[in-house]
Amino acid sequence: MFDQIKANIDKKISLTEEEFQRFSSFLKFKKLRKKQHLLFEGDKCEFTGFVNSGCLRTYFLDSHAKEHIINFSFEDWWVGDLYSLLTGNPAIYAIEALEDTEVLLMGKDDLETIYDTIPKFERFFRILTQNAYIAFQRRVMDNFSQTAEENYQALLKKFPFIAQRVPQYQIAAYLGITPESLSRIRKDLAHKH
Amino acid sequence: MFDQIKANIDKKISLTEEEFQRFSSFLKFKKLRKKQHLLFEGDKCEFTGFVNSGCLRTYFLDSHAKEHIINFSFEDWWVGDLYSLLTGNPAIYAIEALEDTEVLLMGKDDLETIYDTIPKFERFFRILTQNAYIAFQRRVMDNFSQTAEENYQALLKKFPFIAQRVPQYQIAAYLGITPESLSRIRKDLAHKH
DNA sequence: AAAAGTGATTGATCTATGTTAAGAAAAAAA
DNA sequence: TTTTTTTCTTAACATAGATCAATCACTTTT
Repeated sequence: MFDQIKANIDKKISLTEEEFQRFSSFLKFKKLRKKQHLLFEGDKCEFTGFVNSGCLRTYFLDSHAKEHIINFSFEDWWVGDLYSLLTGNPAIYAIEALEDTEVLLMGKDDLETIYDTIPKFERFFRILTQNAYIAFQRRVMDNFSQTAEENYQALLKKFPFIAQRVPQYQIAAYLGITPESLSRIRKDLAHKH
Repeated sequence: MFDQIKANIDKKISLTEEEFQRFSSFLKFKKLRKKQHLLFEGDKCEFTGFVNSGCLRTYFLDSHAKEHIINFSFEDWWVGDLYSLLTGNPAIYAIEALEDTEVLLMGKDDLETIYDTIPKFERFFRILTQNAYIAFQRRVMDNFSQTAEENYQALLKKFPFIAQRVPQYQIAAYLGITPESLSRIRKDLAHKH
């Protein structure tokens, strides 16, 4: 059960068996059915999650009640609302399973304990956050400077399986366009080949 | 010279005099004239910077050679290209002074040394990055869900002095619109009052 | 002061994407 | 298999913001 998360952590820091034991003893396993929420907007996010299998989306509703998807979290990714976790304020995002999904959750207080007792994790989550930040910046840069069509193609290239696993209107919500527009873009692309 | 940065760090962690001494001994002071670059796109970013006074912009050129401003860094802010700093790859952003500016720079290798000898800084930069990430997410959320006019008003509210310190076409580049559009928005707003 | 440069405004027109509304297709439920 | 629900497509029209081009208002430089 912990093999995947161990491999994920090992990529950035090296731990003794004992340290990993200590870390994993705090993890809580959770199964979600498709469409079930891991977090609702407005609730306090008290955890950081690791996706063992399945897929989730992190999204929010804008002032016109339209959904925007911040990102998809597939297996081997970390998931959570960092804003809520750090500030203790109600979550600005909701997190929902797009498939039956298995996650490992680390409670906020437990994480603090780990930071204090195994400082290497301070480094691990610093690097994790920095990478997430960088990836997000990249995504936004692209969004700013490319057309919706280019963004769609880039997404397909990055996640070749996404069209099979995520409905098209969710992909549209991720790209920041309407399902109708995405449909037109796909039609255009099909034409070009 | 180090009063400001000390106060800034003290907000998040507590250090002994000796620890801060050790930290500040690595800092390098640098003066920039208006329009001078702190970092060029393509160069390696080997530092993290703290703005003592003045103002910088972090920007990039998109595939159509148009400039997009990621953010402005006023006094008491941290500045740098995290992507380049962490990966060692050439910078994707350029950083330029919009006014005569004074910064304190911490070299990449020195920072690693500090992480190893004063682990509290590991925490400091973790929190700093997390906050930057959160703020950036917020900005992008707003950009996604608000009109250009709403975004402009929100910016004025957040930085009431910005219209006096930053040329209008730079503000447009930050908002992701053309200077012409911003000019029209301002005209509309003036009309409404 | 005149000239040159930089930044801001305005108008006319264009374009990508949104909106609304209707069906078609596919998937899930019965 | 039939029915119901969900997802995707298509078409007509609307709109925010872009583009192009000209002019205006400052500021520097000469």
